Amino acid sequence: MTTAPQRRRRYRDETIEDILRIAREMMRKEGVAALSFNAIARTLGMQPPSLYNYFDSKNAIYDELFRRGFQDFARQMAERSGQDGPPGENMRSAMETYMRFAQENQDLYQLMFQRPVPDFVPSEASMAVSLGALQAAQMQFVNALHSEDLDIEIPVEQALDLFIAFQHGLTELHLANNPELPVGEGRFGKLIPAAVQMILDAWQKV
Amino acid sequence: MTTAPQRRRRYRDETIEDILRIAREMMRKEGVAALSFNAIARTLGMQPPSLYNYFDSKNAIYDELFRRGFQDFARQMAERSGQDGPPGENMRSAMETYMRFAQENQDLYQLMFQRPVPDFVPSEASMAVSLGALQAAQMQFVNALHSEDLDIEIPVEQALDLFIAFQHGLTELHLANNPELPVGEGRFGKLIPAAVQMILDAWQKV
DNA sequence: GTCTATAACGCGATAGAC
DNA sequence: GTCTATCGCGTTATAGAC
Repeated sequence: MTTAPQRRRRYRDETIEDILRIAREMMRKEGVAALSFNAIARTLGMQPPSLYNYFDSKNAIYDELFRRGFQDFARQMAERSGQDGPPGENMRSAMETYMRFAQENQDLYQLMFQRPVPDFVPSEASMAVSLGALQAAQMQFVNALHSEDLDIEIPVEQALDLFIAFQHGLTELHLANNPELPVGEGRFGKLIPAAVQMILDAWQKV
Repeated sequence: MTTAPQRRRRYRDETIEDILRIAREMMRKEGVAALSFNAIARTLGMQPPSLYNYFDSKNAIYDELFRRGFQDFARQMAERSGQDGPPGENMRSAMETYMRFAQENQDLYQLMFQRPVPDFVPSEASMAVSLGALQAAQMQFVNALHSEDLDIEIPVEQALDLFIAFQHGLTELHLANNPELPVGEGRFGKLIPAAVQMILDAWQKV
């Protein structure tokens, strides 16, 4: 794919990064479940068994990508600090960050939030990372909701779940319909402002 | 799985139904992508190559399930006629029908609305069925929106897409969190009334 | 010890001859 | 319907090279 099919005797960590990079390329081009352990080896100029020096199994590669995906996700959600601003600004920013991560990392997003590989089960360590990241993201959404000074008649957890579902649905449909378009464009990618407005209209103090 | 592993000399159509039934069982138990052509044959008491007398390939089985899935989906959405009622009743009914189909046919739903098998591409005939079904479902949602006599400030197509995204997000998250619970129960499965209320609050005439 | 190779196993989908 | 065979897959065992 990217690396010349010649033998390589480099540093271990670099090889590991190469493997993960090639794996992501393949997942993007052929689909997450179409990742081939053998093909990664061949792309690196190795015989398939040699790849076992770097990863114990094909699922170990999935696992590392899963773990790193949630780390990146948590980092990006955290960097988008909850700056105040006009009504809805904080919600809009949170939704956009979520959708942008999905659009720019469609391979990881599938692996993280869907379950396209039946026999891949994340390791306990990776599951812990993912739970932490999801909780951190949830706090971002809680803050985004609170900062809007809303008047919600239902339990706050339900309001949060409605927000999450709305955002998740927009994201999934954007990826299904216009995966190549950035957030803000495309049939569903452009609807975040309208969704925020709808939430404000429904819940804003009167 | 269900059928005894004995030879069978029955009618062709019955065998085809058996194959599809067994395939659905496997997809439900092991995941859509884990369907095994060989295992279907063995369950039927056949040698794998014999199965080619009924389906040209493994993907042909997927294709038939995909096509039938959209037929059932369209039928169920159509049967839920747009009866009038209290505000929100029609929207609630449409959302529930959609989510119920997904919950009761999780194997088909994955095959139809996600793309868990990278090298399965629906045939043109099946794609036509799916497009027709999706358009019919869309009309149901349009009717549900119109029957509510709403005051929407955005283009009606955008309102429709927001509705679809909301519903899709709730459904996906219900299946991810409480796949065993029927519509109406579970963290997200119980939120349809709240979602409808939110839509009414945002869009209802004042 | 670390990296590589070759050989081989069991499984999958599938094609062809009977 | 069968049996045989091909090919690719993930994986293991084993042995040689740095």
